[in-house]
Amino acid sequence: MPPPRKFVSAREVAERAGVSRSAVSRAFTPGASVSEDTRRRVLEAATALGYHVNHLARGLSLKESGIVCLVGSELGTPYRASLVKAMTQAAQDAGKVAMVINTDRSDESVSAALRQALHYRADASIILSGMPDKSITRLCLENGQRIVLINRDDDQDGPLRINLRDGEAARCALTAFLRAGCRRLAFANSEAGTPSLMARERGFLAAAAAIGLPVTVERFGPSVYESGRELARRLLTARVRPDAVFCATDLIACGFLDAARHEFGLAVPEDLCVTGFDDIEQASWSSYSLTTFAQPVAEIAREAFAWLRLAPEEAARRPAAVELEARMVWRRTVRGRPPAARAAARAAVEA
Amino acid sequence: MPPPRKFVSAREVAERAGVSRSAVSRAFTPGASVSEDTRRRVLEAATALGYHVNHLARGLSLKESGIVCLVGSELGTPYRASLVKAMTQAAQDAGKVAMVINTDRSDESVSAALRQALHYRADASIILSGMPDKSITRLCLENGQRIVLINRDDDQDGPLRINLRDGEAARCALTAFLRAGCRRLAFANSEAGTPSLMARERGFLAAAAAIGLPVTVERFGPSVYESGRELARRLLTARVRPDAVFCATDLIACGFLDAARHEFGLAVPEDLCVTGFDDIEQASWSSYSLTTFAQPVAEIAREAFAWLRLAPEEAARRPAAVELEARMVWRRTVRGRPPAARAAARAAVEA
DNA sequence: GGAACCCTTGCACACGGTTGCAAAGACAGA
DNA sequence: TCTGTCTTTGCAACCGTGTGCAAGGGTTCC
Repeated sequence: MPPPRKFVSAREVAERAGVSRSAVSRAFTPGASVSEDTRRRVLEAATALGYHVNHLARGLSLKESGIVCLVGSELGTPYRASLVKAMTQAAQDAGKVAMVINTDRSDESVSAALRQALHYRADASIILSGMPDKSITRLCLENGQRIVLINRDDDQDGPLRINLRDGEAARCALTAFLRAGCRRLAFANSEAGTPSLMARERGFLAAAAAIGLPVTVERFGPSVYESGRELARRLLTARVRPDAVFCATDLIACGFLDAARHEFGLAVPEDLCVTGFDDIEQASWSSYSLTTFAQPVAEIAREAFAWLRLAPEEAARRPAAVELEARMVWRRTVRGRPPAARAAARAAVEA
Repeated sequence: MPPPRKFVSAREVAERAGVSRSAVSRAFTPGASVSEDTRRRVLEAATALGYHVNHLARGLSLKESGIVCLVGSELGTPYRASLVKAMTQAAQDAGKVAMVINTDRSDESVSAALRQALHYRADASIILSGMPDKSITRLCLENGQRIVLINRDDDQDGPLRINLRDGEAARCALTAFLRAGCRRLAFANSEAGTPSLMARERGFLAAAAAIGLPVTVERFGPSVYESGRELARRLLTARVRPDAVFCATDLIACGFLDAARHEFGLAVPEDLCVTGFDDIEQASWSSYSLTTFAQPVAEIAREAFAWLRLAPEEAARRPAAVELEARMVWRRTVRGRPPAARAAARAAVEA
């Protein structure tokens, strides 16, 4: 049943201010042609009546709703939560508002979310996880909806793709492990199989292969803390125990560290070097002091909205892919000193 | 500039299906009077054309946008993130969609967020932190917008207030401390001064006063990990060092534990008992194994949306306040055995 | 004084839906 | 065949806004 809602409309404001309805509309449109006097009178009447421009109606005629859809799964997870926070904040700074849609792991649910975005005529959708069906993506694009893919590494044309240089980070981690004297390498991954996770794994394997070192790869479960523990149990009971482990995410790394220390009594970094990825807040907590690679969430959000600000034809002209660096954050789960001067300066600040 | 967007509208679907525009509308309105035959033809034409009902326009005439506003600060924080996740999920399950608005600490920004909610004719607003101005709240209510306050403990009439029994939890913590043989009590709080934080503090002090024990209260900074560390430095260097500390949130407790163990070399729970509040995921990580009180986020979300489902007059008849229990989660930062059978069973499961 | 110009204002239509109302069609019963 | 009832359908009005267009009024310049 339609609830008895009584919003004050421009007409009532117009009546009270003694002007036409269009004058009210213009008073609220920056740059419109209104005399200072009428604008003042309109604004007065508006605040007196508690008038708020109806953005649904405005979106209807402007064909621009001001809504940006954020779609992703596991939004309670530290990394995702920080991304959501950065994105909603960036949306507000850009004068938009974020609509967030939870998905489960399935691509079907991402498509459903995108359909929801179409329903609300969202100006753009930002996809944090999963991969929508190609047909729905095309539909969105045809309808003039911009799409941003974060860490999706897709080859579709049209969306903006923001990715990290996972491979470079992996090489960087390997270098650190080598300098620490490690030789028995392992990669602890989840079974999620997302593009960025796999890129890290591939990058690490490739870098190790380039210098002729083998890597034990273990994959288990979703990308959560508990998986890290299980991965530790598997890797640390292997016949040759690794002395350096690249964990695909910080959450996995935290679980791995806890199991290594508390279940296996190992000392990190003395017995075992570990790195993670994401630089979630917990990585800096002193129980972990995890050496990791930072997702530049603020920068990701900035890039996304900078692109969204662009006029459509301008955006089409730009390269549709952005690559950002995952800066190494040196802490205390790898032996030795930070490799670069920049990192060293940073570590000094943190210590 | 208005982007050249081309959405397919009901008229085009109508033309293609050879029916009137109203028939299309009815085909998408459950329970409307349409023959099975036309509905099928309409749906066919709709999918062929990629038609999506415009929810902005629908909201305009229905006076029900299907939007629920989630407003709060520190959305990247574990507890808040889990609440956001639960809420967005619950919104979707209720056939609504969540619009999340970031605020800073100020009440002014909460009012701004609420104004945004009015702009989009949100059906409801759920406030996770901060306190909006009374006048804006009234305005929302007058406009038929429902408001839910989470842990705000306000006396305003009209909004639904969902609160936890913080005092009861505090008493429960005290009992556990006493059974562990602790006598030098302390309360570690932030300076945020939110209603729930203060309720916990008051509850703990009152319970201690009832049996004649003094409590050292220390407050510092925002409710973050780093504040917990600083609080530890202050409390653990005091002339009489506390042997039991109730931390106002888990984040504070984690910082406190880390400082106590790593900076002061104390053993928990042998030298010092600690409890937190919220039961964030990290509390269960084995580096902390924090005994704490769980915020029933799923239940909170359920209560909120159950109330929002109600017809307005029905909702007005119900009591406008819900009190939920913060169940104790027994882990390993308090000496001894869990106080109740229920908790014991749970602990057994966890172990 | 008149022409040219600019600023301001109101009218009317468009945006894309929903829905009350009446008409049309189908069908049963007398 | 006529009447009454029920279902389905289209028309038209409405939701609240933005804006092109033309008209009105004031100012400037010749």
